[in-house]
Amino acid sequence: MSAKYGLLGLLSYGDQSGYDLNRTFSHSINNFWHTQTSQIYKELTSMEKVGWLTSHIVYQEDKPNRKVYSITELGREELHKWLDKDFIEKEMRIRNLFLIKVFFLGENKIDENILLFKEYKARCEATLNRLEKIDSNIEKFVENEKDRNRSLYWKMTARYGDYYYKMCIEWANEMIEILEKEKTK
Amino acid sequence: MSAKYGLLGLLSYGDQSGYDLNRTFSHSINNFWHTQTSQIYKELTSMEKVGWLTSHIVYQEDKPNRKVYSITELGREELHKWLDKDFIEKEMRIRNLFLIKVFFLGENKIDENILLFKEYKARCEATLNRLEKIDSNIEKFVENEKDRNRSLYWKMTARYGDYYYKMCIEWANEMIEILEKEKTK
DNA sequence: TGGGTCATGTAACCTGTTACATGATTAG
DNA sequence: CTAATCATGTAACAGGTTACATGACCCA
Repeated sequence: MSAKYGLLGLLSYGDQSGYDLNRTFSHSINNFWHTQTSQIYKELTSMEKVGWLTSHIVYQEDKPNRKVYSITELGREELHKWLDKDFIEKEMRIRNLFLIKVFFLGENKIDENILLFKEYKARCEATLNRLEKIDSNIEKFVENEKDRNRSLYWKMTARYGDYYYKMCIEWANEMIEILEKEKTK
Repeated sequence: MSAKYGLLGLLSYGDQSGYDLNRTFSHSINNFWHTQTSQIYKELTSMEKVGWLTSHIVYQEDKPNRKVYSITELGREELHKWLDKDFIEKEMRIRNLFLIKVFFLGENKIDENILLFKEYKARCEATLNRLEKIDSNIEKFVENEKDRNRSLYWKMTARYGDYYYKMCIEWANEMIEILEKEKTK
């Protein structure tokens, strides 16, 4: 219900093979929606079956043949239906594994928990650093006027990542402070 | 791999039936990990099968009988193994459906997109308001010294929600501003 | 008499993860 | 010689969603 539309959206920009899509996806949407290679091939097969995509084989001599997918009119309609659809609760929900751990940290020692939050913070910082290169990377992908318009929105998702990890770091800092104070009680 | 440990954690606080757990879950962990009633009953059955839980029937006269679950020693071990486990990439990943939409907004009109972000912002504000009552709600759940210690961590997850939705509102504001400027170009 | 709460689920389905398979070419 | 890249997947499983089923009691 999501990896599906990510792939459909990418194909609305132009034809790609499963292999291409896997790479495109991993440089873009993967930052906020993770997928496996195997899932990509599966979704493509299933979307072709329902007529959202068509495919044709491109024969290559020195490399394996490629199965190139194109979006159909029906596929394009489905994509826009999805994009225009009203908000659903799902889009607003937090889904955070780490918080489940935090919820049950009462059983652990405070010192361990401080370390956990420090480790968490360090990982957020690492990801934030990685994200900082994204904006210039996006520029490299821009090839025409349409892309230039699209890239505004690509950058918005990158900006979200920036906001997000900075927020997590702030939160972690506050939690570490609280735990340090708790220790001296 | 997650709703499972949420339930296991709640049962480590004391025995509960599926019905109880459904309510406890929906007032706590549901704020950052959503579940269906049906999933709760399924997970309980499967955890009993592998020996993490045991159950017994409590007969009632004027109400349906209850199937009350207790955590076993094995279940407790598994819970702590999970809590102590090193970070996995999964815990750090953003998984955000709305961002997939944003990524493809280039095909829509700017005015529509401004409205979309305003709607998004309004929903964040509504959720934030709802969350503000959580801290005092947590206090009501505290019944003993153990709970008092645990509640520190429960509140941390609530605090995350606070940080999170405020961040989303800030982000949305910046995006609206960008789009307003883009319009006048 | 209609809706809410109490209490249990099942069935079918969709989505996502893990692990594995194949095999040629190319660059260090 | 070895590892990476190109390129396709399949099989089995785990996790999550949607829809439905049952039935009694209580309150307005």
